[in-house]
Amino acid sequence: MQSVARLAGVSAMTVSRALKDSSSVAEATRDRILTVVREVGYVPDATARVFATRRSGFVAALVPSLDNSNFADTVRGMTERFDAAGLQMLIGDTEYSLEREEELVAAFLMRRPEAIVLTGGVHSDRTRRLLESADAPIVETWDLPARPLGDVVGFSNEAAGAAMVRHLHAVGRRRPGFVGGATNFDTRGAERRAGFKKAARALGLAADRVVLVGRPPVTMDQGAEALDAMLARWPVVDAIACVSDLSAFGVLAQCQRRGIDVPGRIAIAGFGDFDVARCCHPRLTTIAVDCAAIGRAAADAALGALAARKEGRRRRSATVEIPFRLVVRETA
Amino acid sequence: MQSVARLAGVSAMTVSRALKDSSSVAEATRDRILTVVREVGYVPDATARVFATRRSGFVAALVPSLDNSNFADTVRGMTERFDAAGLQMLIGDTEYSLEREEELVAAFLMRRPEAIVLTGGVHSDRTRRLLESADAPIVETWDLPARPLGDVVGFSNEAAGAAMVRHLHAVGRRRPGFVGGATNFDTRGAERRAGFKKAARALGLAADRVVLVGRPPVTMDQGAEALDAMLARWPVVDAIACVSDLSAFGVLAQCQRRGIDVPGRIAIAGFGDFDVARCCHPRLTTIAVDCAAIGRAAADAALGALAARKEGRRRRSATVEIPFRLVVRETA
DNA sequence: GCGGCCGATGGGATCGGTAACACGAGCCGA
DNA sequence: TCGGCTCGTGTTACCGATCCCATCGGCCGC
Repeated sequence: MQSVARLAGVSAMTVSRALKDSSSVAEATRDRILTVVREVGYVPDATARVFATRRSGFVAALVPSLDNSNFADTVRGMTERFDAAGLQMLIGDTEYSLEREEELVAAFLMRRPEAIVLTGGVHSDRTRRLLESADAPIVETWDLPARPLGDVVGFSNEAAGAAMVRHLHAVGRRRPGFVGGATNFDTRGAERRAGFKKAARALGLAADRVVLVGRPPVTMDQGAEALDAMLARWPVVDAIACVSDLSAFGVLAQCQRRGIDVPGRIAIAGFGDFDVARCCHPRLTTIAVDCAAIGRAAADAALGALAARKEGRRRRSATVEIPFRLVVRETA
Repeated sequence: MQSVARLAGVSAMTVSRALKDSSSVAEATRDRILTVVREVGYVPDATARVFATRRSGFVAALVPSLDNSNFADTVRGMTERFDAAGLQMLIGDTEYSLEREEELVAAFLMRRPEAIVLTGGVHSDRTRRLLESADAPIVETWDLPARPLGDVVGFSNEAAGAAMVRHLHAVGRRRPGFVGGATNFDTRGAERRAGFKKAARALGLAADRVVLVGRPPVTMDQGAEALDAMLARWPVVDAIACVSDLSAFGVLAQCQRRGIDVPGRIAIAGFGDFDVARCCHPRLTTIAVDCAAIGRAAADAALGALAARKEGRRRRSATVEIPFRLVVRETA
């Protein structure tokens, strides 16, 4: 910057002002400076800016997986808003692990993010402590946590699980099963399973037909294996609710391979309204959530909190509930 | 840090050393410092460290889409290596747009990344200029560019496209078509299409049966529409090569809906070996690439260049070719 | 004609770590 | 006994922007 200033015959301060367009630079001067900037290919150093302004320009976002169109859509929604606000996203992939989340939070906090967006409402104790002592607005998404750390943008995964069974019941199924991942990782999936069980019992149905296939994320292949395991143990099953559309599609494909009629003999319901659910044959009944809207609302909550801070306003954390909806298609 | 130093009765410098474990701190002193650090919940400021060391600790990585398991795997492979090297990744989603790539490059360069990993070998002029004047090793992936900017880790998409037709020809198909996205965005997809055409002509087959469905990424739904368009225009088509497994799956599902026998009447080949290709029924013939290996090799190339720089060695940029392989399954 | 104000610009301090060097104590071998 | 070495620690300068305040010329109004 000094050298740009020298070349333009002004001080560094004036260059700085010209680059930020803070108007109080004479037009001729500004033009001269911008020409020099372009000629020498000067790119301002964001680090120094952070240092001087005490604003990192970063927002930290943690998702369980990048390779999941639900979370990818949420990230896209966030990017849209944060980009417009001139904030850069630091994206972290927790791989459905609370320890990895803790590591990432610790690493990201060193970068002094201006806001932090998390997925889910369950975190390790150290994560909670770190976040509480961090001086940044926090948003939890994709869930309705019992003890929120700040703002919340999500929905009840338990209610979603319950909605699946109730629909299967409504279309005449009386022996539903559930396919999901191992507990203690994907807590949102675990809540959907809990909702399934509770609602099944409430409807007077058996709630024990549950196949857990291992560490989330549950893949399509694991869905296929899960169908075999389910039928081996409970041959009477007439409907299967799955933790996600991916596993549901695995179940469907395996039914086709085994010549099992869907939905004639077995009905299938998934979660997430992934592309594959909309496109496969027969099309999957599923639960749809507006994932990009979650991202946008989460970003808006964070930006709102930042604006309030800047103006010295007090502001209570809020919860935005994003509705999910049952999409009835051909498999149930 | 000053206050931690005061509380521990040492100088800031000693705290700094204790935190980096640069060994030259007496054990008793270090313990005392670390206790204070834990008690007050001190988190070092990465910005100041960047500033002092002139090393940002960042690596920039640009991918066309996060919601694509191929690129997600590549990112995962990179993360594995960069994490181990203590580097944090700045991930950018170019949305298959060269302009967006340019914006992201400009934004990321302000953060002074220590290395830059790009997807593809086609970039806007300004992007090329920005990157050339940036003082960081550059790696291009997923392609074999004609004019590389630095290291390259990829494969020939043209060869992959050619391999698809040759296989379809080998299993007796003589009237193949191609489904892809509009040109000028997904340049890798366009190269696969070019490879398809070239090889088709070399085999004495018509090469004009091409359906382009619009802006990449091509979705499953668009694959389904593409089948309809293809059959409306060229009812004789007996094989369809697709730019990706997602579109291939769309074609397959639409065939099933229309009662078209696959592979009896129409053979289908995809690209990418996505989960859906491995799991659907019938399973998709496809081209598999070890995407995580691309990520790891790209990170290794970047780290190698950085190491060479540090030791003052000269080092020529290299090209690592990651082999693709045809996976013959049930649809072709 | 002069005080005051405004618009444009410059000067110096500053943000929080770390590199480089300095320094003192204790130890070893000659 | 003393030089030289190692070890542990402190001192100082600095990274590159921006903030705050000072400055200066010119214009306006009284």
